[in-house]
Amino acid sequence: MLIVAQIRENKEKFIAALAKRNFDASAIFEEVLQLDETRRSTQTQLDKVLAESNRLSKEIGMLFKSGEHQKANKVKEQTAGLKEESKQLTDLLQSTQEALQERLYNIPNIPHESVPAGKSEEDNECIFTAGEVPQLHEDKLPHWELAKKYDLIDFELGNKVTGAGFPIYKGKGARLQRALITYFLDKNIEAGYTEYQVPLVVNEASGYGTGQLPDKEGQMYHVQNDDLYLIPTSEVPLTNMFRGDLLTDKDLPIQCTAFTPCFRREAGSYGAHVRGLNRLHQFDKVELVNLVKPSESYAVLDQMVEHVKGILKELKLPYRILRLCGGDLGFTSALTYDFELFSTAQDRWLEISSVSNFEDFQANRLKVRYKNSQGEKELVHTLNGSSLALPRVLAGILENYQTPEGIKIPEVLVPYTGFDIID
RNA sequence: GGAGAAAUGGCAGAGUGGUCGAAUGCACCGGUCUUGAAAACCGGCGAGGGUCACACCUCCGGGGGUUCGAAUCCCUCUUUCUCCGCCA
Repeated sequence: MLIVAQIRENKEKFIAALAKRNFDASAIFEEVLQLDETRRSTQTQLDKVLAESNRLSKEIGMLFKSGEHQKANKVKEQTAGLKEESKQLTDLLQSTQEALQERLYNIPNIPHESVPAGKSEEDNECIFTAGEVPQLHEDKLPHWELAKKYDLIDFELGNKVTGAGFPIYKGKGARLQRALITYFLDKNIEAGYTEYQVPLVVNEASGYGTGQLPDKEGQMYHVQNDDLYLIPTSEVPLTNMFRGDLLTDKDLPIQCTAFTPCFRREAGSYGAHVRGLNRLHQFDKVELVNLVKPSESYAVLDQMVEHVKGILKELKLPYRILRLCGGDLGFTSALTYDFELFSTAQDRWLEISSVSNFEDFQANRLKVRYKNSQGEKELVHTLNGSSLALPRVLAGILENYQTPEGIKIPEVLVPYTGFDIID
């Protein structure tokens, strides 16, 4: 959520920046500024009425105490009008605040200056490529065929138990997945992150806090009986742990990691791009969340990118890094780097990690602040990234490590899997 | 699931209708003293809105109500604790 005072001061600059997202902010900014003006003037009027009625109340109290009941009752009569007035002003204030909030909730974050303009993923900017694309044998298969051939993942069984998009992993498929989870968590802990286990359902306030609500309402599974939402990513519970907190500069940076399943309705997805593990309703992910001082957030973003690079290097997978263009940038993000793994058998790139700096956009919604060394209160910056999303990494390993003899296991994972080939 | 009790500042804990944003202690910050530290003493010390700065307003788990006036009374929700029941 943007800060109103900043919209007021940087209106033209922000409009230009949001244009990179193809978001025309000029009208909504006018509404916001107008509503804020109304809000403040209403507040001032209300304060005056309340001050007067507080003053009279005290007077009445003193008159009663000194036994001057008649005088007191006379003063009482004066309060009736004030009461009515304060009620009207309170109602106006509340409706103004709600309208303002509603506008603010629907304005996306200001993209960082390095974000390229663009409409879709076509316009993302590739900034780094690494790893060798392996030369596979003639009969190479996509991962869904491999999963069937070696009995690693049963999609039909998932359809039977739940529905499309809920695969069942079995045998070495399940063990490889579990190995990856543990390996990722270990790498994150090694880098200084603290591991958490968090709830998989969250309340509405948490959904608003990290920005899934109201922007992505239809993407989350909603448990209506209890008004709870299945998490689309552990970013939601991890970041919301700090909702409303006033931290000290000694508490920062806060570095959290968690493994959780993620649930996404993926309404509107279809076709070949959702085949196999490419897009699921339930998938596993290990996530990183950072809360840092504003001055450090871009350095931390770079560290997170380096961290993910380190993991992919150890797994010896071919990948590239994209700087997302304005049109592809998430609602809450100021700058996002996507990691994409090259799927040799499918001959396409698969997104496996997304690392973002939200600056103070989430922190302002969540009201996560800290007292800096001068004792001033400031919003923190929040960042998160996947390290990593499981299914597509699994798909990439299956496809890139396939040989006529079977699927080799990346060396670094063998201590975790306990086997070095799937055959 | 049933019965009862409770929710106050970072923590502990007073306050049961009027000048209470709230005693006191601990913690924390600054100062005096000390070679330095501790102790002792002095001072400061919740959050939000608003203002150039004050003033002023709001907040005692959340929401609603009674009243001229609510931390205090009423309703409701949530959470915690104790006892009983059930249970991986």
